[in-house]
Amino acid sequence: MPRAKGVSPSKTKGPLQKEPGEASSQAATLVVVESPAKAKSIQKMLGPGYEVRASLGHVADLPERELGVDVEQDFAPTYEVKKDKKPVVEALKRAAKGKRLLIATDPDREGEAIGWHVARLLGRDPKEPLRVEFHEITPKVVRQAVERPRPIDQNLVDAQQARRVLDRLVGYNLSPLLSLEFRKRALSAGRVQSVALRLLVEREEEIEAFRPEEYWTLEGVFALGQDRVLSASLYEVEGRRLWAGQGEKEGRLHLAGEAQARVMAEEAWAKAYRVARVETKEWRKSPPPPFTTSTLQQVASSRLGYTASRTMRIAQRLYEGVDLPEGTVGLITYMRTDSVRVSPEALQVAREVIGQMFGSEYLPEAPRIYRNRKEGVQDAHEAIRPTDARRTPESVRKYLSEEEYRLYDLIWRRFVASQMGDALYEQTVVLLQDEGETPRFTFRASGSVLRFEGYLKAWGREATSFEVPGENEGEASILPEVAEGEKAEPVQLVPKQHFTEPPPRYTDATLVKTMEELGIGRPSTYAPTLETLEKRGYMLRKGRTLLPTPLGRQVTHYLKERFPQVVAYEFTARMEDGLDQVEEGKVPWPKVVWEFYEPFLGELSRVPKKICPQCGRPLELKVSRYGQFLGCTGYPECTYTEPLEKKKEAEPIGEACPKCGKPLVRREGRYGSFIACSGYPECDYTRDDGEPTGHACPKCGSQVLEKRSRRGKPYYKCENNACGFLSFYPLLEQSCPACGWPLAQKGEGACLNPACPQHDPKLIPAPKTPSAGKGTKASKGRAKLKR
DNA sequence: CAGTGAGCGAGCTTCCGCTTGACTT
Repeated sequence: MPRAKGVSPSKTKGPLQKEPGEASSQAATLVVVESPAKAKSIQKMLGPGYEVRASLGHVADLPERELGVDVEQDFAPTYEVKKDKKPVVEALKRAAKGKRLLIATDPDREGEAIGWHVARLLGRDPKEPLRVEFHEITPKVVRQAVERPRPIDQNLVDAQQARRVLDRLVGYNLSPLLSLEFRKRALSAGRVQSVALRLLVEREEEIEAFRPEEYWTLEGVFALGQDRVLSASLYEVEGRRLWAGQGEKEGRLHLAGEAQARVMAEEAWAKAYRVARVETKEWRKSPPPPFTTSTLQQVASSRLGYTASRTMRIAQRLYEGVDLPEGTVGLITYMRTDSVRVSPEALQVAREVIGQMFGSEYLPEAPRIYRNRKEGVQDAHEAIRPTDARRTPESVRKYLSEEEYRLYDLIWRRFVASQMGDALYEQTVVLLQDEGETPRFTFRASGSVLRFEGYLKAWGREATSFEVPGENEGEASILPEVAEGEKAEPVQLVPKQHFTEPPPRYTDATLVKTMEELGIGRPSTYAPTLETLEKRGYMLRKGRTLLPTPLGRQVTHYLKERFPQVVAYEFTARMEDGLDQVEEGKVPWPKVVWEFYEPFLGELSRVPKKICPQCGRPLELKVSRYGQFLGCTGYPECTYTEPLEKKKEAEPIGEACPKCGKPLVRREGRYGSFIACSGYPECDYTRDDGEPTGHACPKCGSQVLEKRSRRGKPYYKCENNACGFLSFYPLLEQSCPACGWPLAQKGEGACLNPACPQHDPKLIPAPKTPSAGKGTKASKGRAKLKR
């Protein structure tokens, strides 16, 4: 282990960021940025005249426990310091005392708002020139930027407020409504998560509604002269192209059944053919741009099988720093970005590395410049790339875990490839036609050859999904030399059956991609949104694919029916248009919120109320210290309540409680069903539920039951809870010849008696290792939370 | 492996977006 020398920012304890030998006393200016790693590098660039500190993201927000928006007063928000940021704000206040303040939060909408809150909380006037923007973290750019402060851009802040308030209004009104409607605690809905869920649900329904359709193709092999053969498939019949897809298509030939395909094959077989056309063309493929958060998550999902969350966890470690011999080094740039921009210095390094590692033929004449053409890109950070491309994945491999290495390798390759030359393919298409006056059948063969690897040398071929311009998937086949006009004789003609396939389920990769295309979510929220859907019970993972649960489907149907505008795919795009207007100062922000809130209110008002059976007033969702429940809005005049989640009726098993004589019932508990006394809580008798085996317990003589673990594995347990006898294998009729204990069904029969020489320790669970705090209320609660 | 449950109840669960952190018996 490396000895802790200089402490890296990531390793500092607590948010106070007390660093030894801090130059705070001499510094005349406090500079506030968002991330601690950034604070550290900027501190170095600005020197002791400045003290640079991190806000750690947003420091103030709407209160968590209440709406915090006064709808009547132009949606006036109430802000408070975020709970976990109180020490941060206190530290900033102390540090700012007697100093000039510069706000250098990220140059985007959220950054402007963070800066506004910081200035406000530190008692500074946002109209003073205290805002600076770092568009690049280089000494020159940073030093120039601090010379040109401007006031906070209130329009940008207002756009953020509109966004924030609208999300709050939608989320906090809809979520309790869902809990009430579905009688289930802690359900949620929101502008982003509900649309993401809708995507999953609608895709699943598409898959369910899908009926595979049969279609046929004709696969031929043709002999040319000199032992050359050519594989070609039927392409066109009398000018009608073959159709390989769902349903019929205008002007296309659909071979729907075997009979039809065979007739076609026989007719085609009878003809003589010649090569009608040979077309060769060059095809270039340019490298993909360097990674953004979204594309990194996509490729890590499809190439490495990582979830979006896992990718971000690993990327965070690479960003914060890895212990190398030369010290702690951040290996990659910031991992939450929607920009493909690359600093000129990094471009230069990439070109050096390419020239040295691959040769100058892989280097385009000019660096490739990537721009974000998409709307809404905020461009506060660069693309995700290695901080220094000279550090090859191999050179740092031994300092990284396997997953860190694999992700760094991916980022490095993608970045280096993005500055390399095009891949060059040569594609050849051969058309064969019968020799009739007007040819009836056309067969087609296509092949492609990679003439120059270009960027593929770094990025690899398999995952680039190269598409041949044409109908079929890319064939990498090599065709023989063929000349136009030469004869071709069919030597084999086989009809082949196919079925159309349903659209694929979403994975982390494809869902994140679609979310980005729809503009829902941001780099910092893609992964957390997926986790939320899972946590709420709306979505499950099955391998790499994502599928909605029945609850997720019900919730989506409900929202589509009652709140179509909220779950409309264009909702976010329309909101962004409104925010643009605010940013340009054309519209006051409450007006934009109102445009969305008014129709939302209408939808809200059309939801039928649940009515109190005692007084007829509406019921609403309430919360006590025991959790959520339904209560009458007439409280305290009417005190009617109902538990939120419906309970199953306890089923009597027709037996009296041995302790108190009341009927016994079967109940569902956290760990499965069990038998309990109906007189609970006065009588706490319980017994295990399970199939009686007829065996007497070797320890106490009670009945042995067959039970099933949550994973469905059977095990055998004494009915008497106090006894505790347990076996993983069924008991046999025979007793142990050595000691007389029962045998369990494992191999020839193993003895259950731990003292017997024929005993097999695998029969019973390993003795539990004593661990601190086990069995206490606190530890149970924690264990449950973690799961 | 031990333990689950019922009913109480009138407050503390929910949104999106920005950042990193994580107690002690």
